[in-house]
Amino acid sequence: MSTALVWFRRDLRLEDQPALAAALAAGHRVVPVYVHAPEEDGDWTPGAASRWWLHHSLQALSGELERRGSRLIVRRGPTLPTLLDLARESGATAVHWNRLYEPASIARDSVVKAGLRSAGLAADSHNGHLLFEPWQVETGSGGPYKVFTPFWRNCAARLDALPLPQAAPARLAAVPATIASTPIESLGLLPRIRWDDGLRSHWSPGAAGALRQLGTFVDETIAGYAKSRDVPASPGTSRLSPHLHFGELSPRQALAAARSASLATRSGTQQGADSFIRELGWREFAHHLLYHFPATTDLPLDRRFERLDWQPPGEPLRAWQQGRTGLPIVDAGMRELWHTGWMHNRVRMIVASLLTKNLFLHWRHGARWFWDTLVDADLASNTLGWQWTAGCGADAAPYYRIFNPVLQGERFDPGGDYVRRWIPELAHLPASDIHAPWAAKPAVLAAAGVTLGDSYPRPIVDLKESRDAALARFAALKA
DNA sequence: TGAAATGTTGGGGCG
DNA sequence: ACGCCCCAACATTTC
Repeated sequence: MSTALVWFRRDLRLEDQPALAAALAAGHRVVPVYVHAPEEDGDWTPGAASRWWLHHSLQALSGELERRGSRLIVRRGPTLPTLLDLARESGATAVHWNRLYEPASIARDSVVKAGLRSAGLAADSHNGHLLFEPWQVETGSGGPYKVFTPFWRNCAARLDALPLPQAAPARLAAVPATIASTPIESLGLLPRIRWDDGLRSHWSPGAAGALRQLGTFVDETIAGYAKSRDVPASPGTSRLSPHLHFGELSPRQALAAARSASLATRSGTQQGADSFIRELGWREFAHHLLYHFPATTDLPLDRRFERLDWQPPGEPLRAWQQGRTGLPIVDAGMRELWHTGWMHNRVRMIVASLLTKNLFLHWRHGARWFWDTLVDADLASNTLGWQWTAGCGADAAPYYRIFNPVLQGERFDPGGDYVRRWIPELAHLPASDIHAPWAAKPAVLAAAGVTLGDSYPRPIVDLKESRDAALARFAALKA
């Protein structure tokens, strides 16, 4: 019987796993491999929150494999020599993996593929990470879409033709005991100081946790998703982003679950499912854009924006990062991020707008902070999101779309519950004042135990003044 | 996936 | 009864 390596990367699941399925379909005995090589990620090595997640996800995958009679072989990189070593040790004649689309991944993978083949091994990559390959979705005149709506119209018409998710194999062949594996603990993915309590209490990394979350989402949340996904105080989002990022769940699995939920009769389910599937579309769009425009991790897609003279980073950036801007909904979001490794999407837009359009700091500072702190940090989605906010990306928010954190707070957190949860020092303010404490009457502040400038900061920026200044600078770009 | 400024309309108070 | 003003509510335009 022949042997194949299945090289796991960010597809840490056994269900709907095209690389694994292809190796098994070819009749190979499978040796599952994870190669730890962060230096091959270029400028975008995973941050501490992502590494925490990866540690637990690898452990989960390892357990899943052991329950099926196999085990995960973990090695340190560099990747190509490591895979060649493993092929020699195991007698493997083929290597299978699922494609990734970050610039550094593509560069590394093409070197790996060529190296494996020139060593006489079969090397095959598969699509397990996206609904559609970036080169499969083109405008009528050829070339990539830069606007979401026509992009998604094109994709949506083809959803029916997608393959259905495949079940996980029930059993796998044992991996010979002679093949050594590095303990996952030795990869140094966990933080040295224990700051991860918040993460542990909010998340269950691994495919089992992903499926549980998907089940909860389609059973309980999806019916109200269209509206409640905009309310940061309510558990109205899918919370699937980190699971999708690490491939503990495939987008096809998420799509299939949403579509079968929408067959149910509960009111709102259809609309909620459509709305969620559209979000999967944004995930696709982000990956396709990064594939076609790999420089956009650092440079604006719309090159006119290179001429902006952003403020140099300094104390305002630190205040933003640490959640002490004096603007409650912004600070609540930044503290949610720090404590849980995640931030509600509505609030991500609000804090991003403040950074780029009121503080006038380069979107890269925000992108980098999110990259380092989010458990769902994803180069494609992060790049799209920040360029969208700054107005320099594909299908971008127009430069004059500037969020007012007070109005956004009043509209999407009308009771102030989200602010109260993350800013306990404001917890006793009434809803009518909680989003603009600086405008509250002294007696109200006193009764709530708030001393501006002491127990909670005054705003670090004048919203109206900075808005007008930003508008002027952006308008000058157009000329 | 915006906000603010400006324009329009219509009800009600008032002389 | 009528014109006038005020202003909220809503719509449109502009940045």
